Amino acid sequence: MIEQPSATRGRPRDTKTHGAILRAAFTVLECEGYAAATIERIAAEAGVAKQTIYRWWKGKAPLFMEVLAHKAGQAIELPDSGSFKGDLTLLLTGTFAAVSTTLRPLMRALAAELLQDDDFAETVRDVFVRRRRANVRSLVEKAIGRGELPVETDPELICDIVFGTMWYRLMFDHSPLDKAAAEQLAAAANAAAVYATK
Amino acid sequence: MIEQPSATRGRPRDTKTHGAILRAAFTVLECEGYAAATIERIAAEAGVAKQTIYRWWKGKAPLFMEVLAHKAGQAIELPDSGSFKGDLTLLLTGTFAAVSTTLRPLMRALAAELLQDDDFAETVRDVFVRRRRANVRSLVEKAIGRGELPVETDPELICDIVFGTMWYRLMFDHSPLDKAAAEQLAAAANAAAVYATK
Amino acid sequence: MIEQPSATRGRPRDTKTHGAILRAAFTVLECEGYAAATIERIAAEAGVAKQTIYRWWKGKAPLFMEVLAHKAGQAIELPDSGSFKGDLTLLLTGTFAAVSTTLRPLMRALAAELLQDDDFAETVRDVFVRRRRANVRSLVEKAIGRGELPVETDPELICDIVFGTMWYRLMFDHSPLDKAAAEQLAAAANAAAVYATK
Amino acid sequence: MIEQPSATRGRPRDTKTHGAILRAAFTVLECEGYAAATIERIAAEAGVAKQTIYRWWKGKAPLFMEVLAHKAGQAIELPDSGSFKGDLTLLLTGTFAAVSTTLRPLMRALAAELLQDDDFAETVRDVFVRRRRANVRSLVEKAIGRGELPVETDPELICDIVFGTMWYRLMFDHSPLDKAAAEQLAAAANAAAVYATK
DNA sequence: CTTTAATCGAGACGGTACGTCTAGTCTTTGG
DNA sequence: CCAAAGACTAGACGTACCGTCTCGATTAAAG
Repeated sequence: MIEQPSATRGRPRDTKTHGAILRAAFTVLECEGYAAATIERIAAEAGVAKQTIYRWWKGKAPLFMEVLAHKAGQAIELPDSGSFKGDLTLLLTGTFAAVSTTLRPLMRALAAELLQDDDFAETVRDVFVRRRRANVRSLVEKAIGRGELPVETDPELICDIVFGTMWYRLMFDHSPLDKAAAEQLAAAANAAAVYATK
Repeated sequence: MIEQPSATRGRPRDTKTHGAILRAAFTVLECEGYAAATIERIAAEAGVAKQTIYRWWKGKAPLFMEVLAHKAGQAIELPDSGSFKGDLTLLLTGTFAAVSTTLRPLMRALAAELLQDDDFAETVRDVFVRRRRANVRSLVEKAIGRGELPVETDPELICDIVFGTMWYRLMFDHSPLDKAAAEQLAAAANAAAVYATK
Repeated sequence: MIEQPSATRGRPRDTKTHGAILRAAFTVLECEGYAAATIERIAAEAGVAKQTIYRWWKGKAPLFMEVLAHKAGQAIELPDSGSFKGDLTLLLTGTFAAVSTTLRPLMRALAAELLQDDDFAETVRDVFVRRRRANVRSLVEKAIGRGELPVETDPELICDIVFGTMWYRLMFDHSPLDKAAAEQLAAAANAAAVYATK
Repeated sequence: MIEQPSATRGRPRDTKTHGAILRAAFTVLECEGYAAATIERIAAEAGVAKQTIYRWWKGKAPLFMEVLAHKAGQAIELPDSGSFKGDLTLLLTGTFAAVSTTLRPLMRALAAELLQDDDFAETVRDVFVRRRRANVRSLVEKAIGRGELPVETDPELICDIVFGTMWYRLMFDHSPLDKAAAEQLAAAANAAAVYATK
């Protein structure tokens, strides 16, 4: 969203309109692809004036950011299985499930945007990189505390391995992001942490 | 390129023109970004008619594919240091060096396209995934032959770890793709192969 | 014009823009000729986006039709000198004066179009033939009423003689369309009506 | 045609090609209209290189001039029925027959061109106006010699009446150019000459 | 029997304009 | 003061022809 002007005066913002736009954006993206999801097309789908979209979002990309926030809304709760590999497997299984179904078109669309717009990339980095990595980092720290991983373990490397692979498969579609992938990756990350740290 | 019609009849193709277009495409991409690199802009930069571009390429994306082929022309020679980790480190160091400098804008541009066009994605997959992975696979096989890696080693996992991380950093720019990254990743991949295989 | 959608809602049509386009079209036609009067050139001259022209007119020809209507706007009032020859002379003198000065480039341009586009020809016929002929026909009828012309007088023949000659000279420019021409033609038409009717 | 360089040396002009171009031009004009009769289309139809057309004609208009000359080839022989009205009727009947059938698309196409190109108009005037008028003028002179028409008869007026009407109907198609039209026009022209001369 | 000069086909080329499209902005009416 | 409708500017899209050009392959007459 752009602004939050005077809350009391004049006609209040139509909450239905706001939701309709988010829903329309997602529908068009799913059914007709990102290229077809023009502001005009979304406005038509939502039964809303173009200007109403431009009033609240700077463009296509920020709009879809909010759609994503809406869809991926609920915070992921960190698992606690007792082992690092188990925790990571559970975290990845959940993440991959969402990312390879509902969120897939959204993630790909936003990735396409951030590759072309550095300002947008900066915004997205927070959500797509820092926030996700924080989850993994806390798993790593917990495992270090338990003495399961060496204290020198670099959580960044673990993150690169698991999320790098996730994005790689999301982009090129050469292999699925299923439960088996989550398990294999968790095992690999664990091995890397234990044996490859200097 | 689209076609290669009659070789002898008619005015021969102007090779200078062809090169000028590739060069102009790269220049505009570097200096003004992918969004600004319209066919019209490239044609102007190359001092060439738009139609001449459309005659030989279907659009922006295939044109930049050829630019990439041109820039990344020479085949990467596989290193032979005696150890898997050493080989992989050398391979990644070279690859990362190219990918994080000259090829960077090209790779990002082509990634943005493939995320939006499934037909194009299919074409690109060959170059960006299959071909690159083949290099890693042969390193793995050599190491298995030497008894350095277990016979069950999954080369696909190794590929996902190293190239996943490469694309991840290429996209989000959160960490550099330097020599240290190559070494760290090689170590991690080695550990995963040795210790994480069932 | 193409359409006249909802009259009330939305931003109303900008009358300045509309007028500027008509004026620009006429200016370019006068100064640079019909061939140079491309939609793009007219849009530039009017300081208007191409799309604004395409929104309201189907193309060059309908646009110039409206320019003509604008220029030749005021209805020609039928003269009443007492004699058929006198009336016809007055009508032709006025018509020829307009047609050989201001309207000349317009008439020639529209003639060129109608010769190449049958649909457009049909539209134009109403304005250029039926409407003009109606004026002459009423003069003929009045003269028949006065007993000045025989009842069998064919008004179509009179029309062909006077307007045929007008267009002929407008096209080939071999003789002027001046007062003398009007008088001579009126006399000829009168003689033909009186003496050549079966 | 443009030029006739050195007659003897080099490969002689291919007469089949020349004919094929004229035939193709006429065919495309008849079947697809003047707008579709581009040089490129005609060249394709004739199975000829574009350059071969540009070598011999300056453009579309001069090419179609030669097509007309080819079609309207044989000189019209002046009739001699004994009376001016009879002669004129015969002349017009023949002229109208040709002009409203085979020559119709050609005449319309050339008229469209001359309205847009003053240089071309000058060339055409000779063929379309002066030459045709000469025929009528000699009929008038013969009639004056016979004492059938007054010595002051203005042949130009007669020409304007008959050819003006002819072009007028050719352009707007509001009435046919048949035998009846020839007779009616001849009568009108005769009456105008006899009774309307000063 | 080779040279020389011109024609012809094919088609690449730099251009211009086409008519369509989308992005954003602006300007009304109406709730 | 917001929302809807829609007119507007700006400019890229891909297409069609323009007229010019550069080829190799013919085709004669001249040497």
